[in-house]
Order: sequence, then C-alpha cells, then structure tokens
Amino acid sequence: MKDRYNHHELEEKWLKKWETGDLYRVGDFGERPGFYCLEMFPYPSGKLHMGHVRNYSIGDVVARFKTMQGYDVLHPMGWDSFGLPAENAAIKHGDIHPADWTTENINTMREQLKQLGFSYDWRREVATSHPGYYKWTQWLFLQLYNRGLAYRKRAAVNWCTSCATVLANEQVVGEGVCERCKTEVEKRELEQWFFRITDYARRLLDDLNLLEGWPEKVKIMQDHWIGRSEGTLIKFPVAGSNEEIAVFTTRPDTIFGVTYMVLAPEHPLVEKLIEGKEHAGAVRSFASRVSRLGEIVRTSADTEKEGLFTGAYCINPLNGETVPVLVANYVLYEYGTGAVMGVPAHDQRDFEFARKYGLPVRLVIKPPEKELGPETMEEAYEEEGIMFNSGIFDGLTSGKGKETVTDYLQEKGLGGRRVNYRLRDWLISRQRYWGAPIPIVYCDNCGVVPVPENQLPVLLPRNVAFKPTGQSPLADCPDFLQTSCPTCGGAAKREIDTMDTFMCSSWYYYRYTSPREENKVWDKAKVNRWLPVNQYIGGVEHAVLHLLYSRFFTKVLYDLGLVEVMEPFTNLLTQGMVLKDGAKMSKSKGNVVSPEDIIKNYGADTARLFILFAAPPERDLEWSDQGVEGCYRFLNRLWRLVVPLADNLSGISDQVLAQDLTVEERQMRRLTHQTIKKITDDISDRFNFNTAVSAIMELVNGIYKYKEENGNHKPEVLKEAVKNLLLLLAPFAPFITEELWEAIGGKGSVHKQSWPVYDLEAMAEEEVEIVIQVNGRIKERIRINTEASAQEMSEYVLAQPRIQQLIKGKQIIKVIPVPGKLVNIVVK
RNA sequence: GUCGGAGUGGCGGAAUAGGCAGACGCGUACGUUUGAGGGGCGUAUGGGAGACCGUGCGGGUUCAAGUCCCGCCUCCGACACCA
Repeated sequence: MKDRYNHHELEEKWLKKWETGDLYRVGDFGERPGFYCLEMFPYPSGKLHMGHVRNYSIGDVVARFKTMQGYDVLHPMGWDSFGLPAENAAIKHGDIHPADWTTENINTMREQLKQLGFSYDWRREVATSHPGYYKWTQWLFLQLYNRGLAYRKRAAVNWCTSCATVLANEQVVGEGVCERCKTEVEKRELEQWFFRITDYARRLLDDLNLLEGWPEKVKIMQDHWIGRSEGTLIKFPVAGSNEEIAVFTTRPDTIFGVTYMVLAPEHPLVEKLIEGKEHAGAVRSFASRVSRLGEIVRTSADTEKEGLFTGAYCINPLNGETVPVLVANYVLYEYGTGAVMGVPAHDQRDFEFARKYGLPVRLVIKPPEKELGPETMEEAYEEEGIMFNSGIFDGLTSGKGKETVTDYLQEKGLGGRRVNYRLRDWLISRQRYWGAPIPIVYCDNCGVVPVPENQLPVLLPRNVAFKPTGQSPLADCPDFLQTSCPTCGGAAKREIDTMDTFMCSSWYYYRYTSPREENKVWDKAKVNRWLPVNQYIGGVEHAVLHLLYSRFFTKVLYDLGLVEVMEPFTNLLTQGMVLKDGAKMSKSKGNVVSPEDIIKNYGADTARLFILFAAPPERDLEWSDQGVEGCYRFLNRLWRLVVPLADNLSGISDQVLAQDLTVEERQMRRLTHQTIKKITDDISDRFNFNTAVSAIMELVNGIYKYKEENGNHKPEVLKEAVKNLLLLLAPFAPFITEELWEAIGGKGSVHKQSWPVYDLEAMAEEEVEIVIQVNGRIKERIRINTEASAQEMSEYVLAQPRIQQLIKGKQIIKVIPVPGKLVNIVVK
C-alpha cells in the first residue's frame, strides 16, 4: 500500500480491471427492476468540454446510486455524429473526409469518457452517422412518409448563409439567428421536406401534464412554443367579387369595431384583389420588399408598422358595412389565416396602425368605470367590458359576447370556433452532405417515389468533393444522383438533401436497447423493458428543440405501434452551464479550462468531485481552480485517513454490538448513520450532490476526530464508519473508493455493493441543543433530553436561573415550545 | 413588453415543512511541524467596543420571516407585432 495518493497509477489500474471484468455491462432482461438513466449524447466536436464533464458526472452518480440500490441500470453512451462541423472541416482543410474527422473525434472523446470513469455499457454505443444506424433513421422517415406525416412543399423558409442550408423554426433563435453559428437568418422560397408536427400540436400540449418529473420552466417554454389559442374564424366577403377573406380572432366581441381589413403581403388573395387596379404596382413592390425582409426584422417589436391600400373593400358580415382592405407588414402569412380584422379601438397594434394612416377608430366595448372617446384615447382598450354599438349584441359582456357572436356566425355559415397554434411544421431537409440521405427518388414517370425498405440504407457516397461553393457535394456526384426508379425501373434521380440531425437524435434512446439489431429498428420487448427513460439529463438549450422533437417522434411511434409509451422521458434534469469569470467558457473569450489538464493534474475523481460539489446541478457553476485544489486536498485527506487504518480494519467486522459503547463511540455511529440518511435523501429526492459531498466531508472530519480522541478502541465502530464512507462516496469518486475498498478488505468491487441502509436507533440523538428566545430573540442555548415533551420543555426552560432573571418583573403572555428546536417566551 | 429563474460573508454555496442565518469548501490571519520550499496539523474568520445589527429595497402577516403576502430595484435566461 502506497503512502501517497497517486491518482495516475490508481485510475489506470482500475480502468483496466473494470474493462476486462465488464463491470458496467447490463443485460437485456435481468431479475432486478430496470432503471434507464440517460444523458444527452454529444456531438463529436473534437474533445470533451466541461459542460460534458458536468452532464455526465451528474448522470454517473445517478446510475451508480441506482445500481447500488438494486436496479439493473441501463446507462449507455453514443454519438450525435452527423452535422456541419465535420463537413466544414473538410471544406476548410480539403484533405480530411467528414467520416474520418468524425471517427477520430469519437475515438478521442470515447477515451476521455473512459478516463473519467463513467459507468457506460460500451457494448451499446451507437453513432448516428453509422450506416447501421442511419438505415433506421431512413426507415423511420419512410414510416412517417407512409402515414402522410412527411411531405414536400414550396415555402418561404429560413436560410442560414453561413451554414448554406435551411433551418427549422426551432433552430432560429434569439434575434433571428442560426442556432448553430449565430449568423442572421434570411428567408428563401424553396421546395422542402416537412414533418407534420402540427398534427400533434394538441397532444404535445396536453401531454405536458403527464410530465410531472420535468422542470416547470421547460414545460412552460414548450407550452408557449406550441402556442394554442382559442378563437373564432370569420369570413368577410369581398365587395363586388365571389372571394372572401377569412380571419382568425380571439375577440369576436369586437367585430362591430372593425374599420378595415389587413392581409399579409404574401397572401395569395392579394394578387386577385389588386388585379387591374391602379394600386397594383405599388402593392406588388411593397409586398416583395416586405416578404424579402424575413421574419426577423419584420416581427421585431420596434419595426415600424407599414401598410398600403389594395383598392378593394370587404363587407362586415354582421353589420353589412364596407371597409377597405389593406396589406401590412405586421400581418404574418404563416399564422392564423394570414389576415386580420382591424379593430383599432380594442387592439393596440391596430390602434397604432390606424392612427398612422388616419383610419377610423370605433369603440364597441365599454369599460366598467371609464368613458373613452375615439378621438381622445391614446391607446387601445384591450380589456373586457360591455358590448355597445353592436346591434343585437348590445349589453352583453365580452365573455358572453364572444360565445354569442360565434354561435351566430356559425348558424349563418359565416364562421365558427377555431383553435389555432403557433407551432409550424418541422422543416427537416438540409442542403448538406454529412447527414442521413432522405430515401426518396424522383422519377419522370412516377414522380416522388420512396426507396423500398429492402434497399435501405441509401448510403452516403464517400468520394465527393468538398468545395466552399455552398452547394451540396451530392449534387455533383453522378454515382449517387443517377439511379433507377424502384417502381418502373426507368432513369430517376435521388433526393440530394439530407435530414436534419435533430431527426437522428429524436429516437436514439430507443436504439440503445437494441444497438446491433440488423433486421428491425429495435426489439420491442427490449424497448418495453427499458422505456420510458427514467432519468434524462442535459442542457436546457434543447427545451424546444431536441426535447420537443423527441416527444413528437414518440407519439408517432406510439401511433405506429412501435412503442407503448406516450412520452419518452419521465424525469428531466436540466443542468446549468459551466462558467469561468462569470461567462460561458469559449475560445474567443480565452476562458476555457480543459478537462484533459484537470484529469492529468488532479485525476478524474477530483474533476468529478469538484464539479458536483461547486453548485447544485440546475444552477450555473462558476469554475474555480482553487476549488479544484480543495477537492484534491480532500481526496488526499481521505487517503491519509484510510490507508494507515486499512490493514487493521481489513480483518474486522463492521457489525457493531450496540451495548457497551462509550459516548464517543455512540457519537461516531450516530454521525455514520445520519450521513447515510442525508446522502440517500440528497441524491434521491433532490439531486443535491453538492450537499451530499459536503456531508461526506463532514463524515471524514468526524472520523478523524473520533480516531484522535479514541485510538483504536472498538475497531468495529471505525470499520463501520470507513466502510460506509467509501460506499457513500463511490458514485462520486469511483476510483479512489475502489482502491480504498480493496485496501480495507472489501469483497468484490465497491460499485457492486448494496447502498448502505441507516439504522434509526444508531442515528437517534440522546440530547438536543435547543434555543431559548425571549420575544423572538435568542437569549440562551441549553441541552435537553430529546424525549422531552413540549410541556416539560417549557417548564424546564422557565426554571433556568438566567431566564428567570431576564423575565423578572414582566408578564408572561405566552410560551411557545417547539420540540427539538426552541422555546420562545413572549413577555410584556 | 410578456413569461421564467436568481439576488445570502472577501468568494462558491448551505439552511429540505415558517423555528439557531452563514453547514461544507475556498480565501485570509496567526500558531505549529519541517533544514528550506511544498505539504500537513491546529485556532480564528458576517459587521460592531458594545447593547445590538445583519439574507437586493420598502411595507405587511406572525410569538417567530432568507423562507409567506403586497409593491419596487438589479442581474440572467426564454419568447417577443401570434391577431
């Protein structure tokens, strides 16, 4: 046994032993209950960063803890390995293929993950860029296609010039920039593949209620993203034409206040309305200017509202009034019907617009205790009130009016109830090489033809040229492009777009159950055994990306009969970022701390311990080199505590006979068992690993103190303390605990032991310190028997001489005893 | 603007159900061990000479408030003309 803690030697030793012993292998159908612990798999960008270390350290504690608690834990790892950086590297350097670049990175990062001692079952590793995986990504695409959930349409889509590809709405973030590279996104009119996620809007929203184990924050973000809105559809006939303009409104009670109608510039009706009119030219150039701007600028709140009269009029179906039809930049074609009824008196946007263009303002809702005038009001009255100026509906409240007006419209065939969602369909095609090819063929005779399942995978060709042209290399690859039609056998062309990598990551957690399955997407019995994921852990940045897409996929898979769960992830933990000097670590800021260096200088145990100790998992974590030193010191301290005792303890039982113990021995046992309880609760109820670690530190401090004061009398007490200490620390610092476990004569791996159980009797305090307050201020602390009743406490406290002194000559109003805590004496 | 989250010593953070604010760690100071460096060990460490005062600010509820209620401020994050 060495007298110095040599993390290098020790970590290397155990890595080898664990690997050859298949310590972390988990079978498909064990006898123990199953627990699926999953962390979001990484993109193999090169090397691990601290965010990864944090994510995976948290997951590893959960996995090891659950294993020790008697579960069969599925704890897999893999790679989200399609994506742009690989292709960009190829374009930039020319001599490296994305596949090779990716493989190299995977090898590096896998090695790093192993060094950190994470308990993955590596036999289950998957990589989304592997043909054995993306074959099934393509197969799933076909299942969606066959159900009518994958379709092609021409639409104005988000285009990132830097990535040279389109993006889904969820991938445009912040001020309208690309989620990946933060470049401003443009609009382009292109023909693209979409998934009908909007068909699932209702279920995605309603089932958020099933997710009791998710942070409220994430559910609120998804709720808002889906954006359900209940309202009324109303049809306004166009004057002198057979056309009609449909609008969606949540305020049908304000319909008598309509003074104009607005269409989005892209609305197809615009062209029909302006045809042959004098305004036609001006409207066309306005429309093309506005729609080119893209949603970013256009939907920004500061953008000035602009509009133009089309020359057409439409008729309010309720009062028969004729109002002008305009086009305006503030109306979005993609939302609702792409048309809005203008009610300036009761909608702030309409109000601003009307004031700017001199359109009339007509009040139709009366506020409860206020008189408004159309000329004098300075903002719209958007609250509810009593309808007036509204014909037969006068006198109704807004609430009642909404219902009554809608019923009336429905009866007359002029409209009806309608639910609208903000969510749009998921754009999944990407104009890039390094992704799963969309398994579709275009045939001059047969049109769009899906590749038959038995011809999957559609392999990515390896020999293509990577040039900075912004065009997919697949377009220049005749071997790939030219094919024959699966239906008629004639000449046909392949789809050259590849799939959004979020599609690859929407189902990987199912594949882990059957990673090498060649004949089907997965073995259903295995999926049933493990899913849903009991604990999912990852960054909150995926709140409406990966997490929404995965929920959508799961619902589709459920409908297809491929899985039996409605939701993929029962419990979700979103960890905070790792910061240095208050900012996110980044190369440009030069504040990056590399996990490699930390592992080299201090070892994996220190790295893990620090990251778990420095902050609770959901919060951001401020990196501190000194904090790392502190954790390293702690492990050294642990080493110096256990090693000298090891030989003495190794032959000794930890079964303590409760009789004949000294006060100190009872105290030691109390601390041991209290710590077991504390850590068990901290991990299982709250994920408060930071307080768990601090409790372990306290136990170490306690053992030191006990050892000094007590020599080696009753070694069972010491053995019990040390043994439990190692078991409790094992999920956090797997290497050093394994080494010390061996040293104290532990049988088998520490990681295969049962989680310790606390003994209530050993834990119980005999005396507690309670506080004596007078009028809520602390005056005295005394020790008192734990068993003392409230009555006894009060009496005992009042009998204290110092208290007698304090309350002399005063009238006791009330005495409030709180057993085990305090006694408060209220005096006057 | 709307919706979330946070604000506690010199620093990271603790206080789990309204009951001792500051656990644990870092830093700092002093002492000790050592030939020295490093490391270890020990003591102290919110402020104030003190009665006392202290959890972003101002009110409130309560015997008792970091914790509950009302009104603000600051920071971070998400969404942002959604009809």
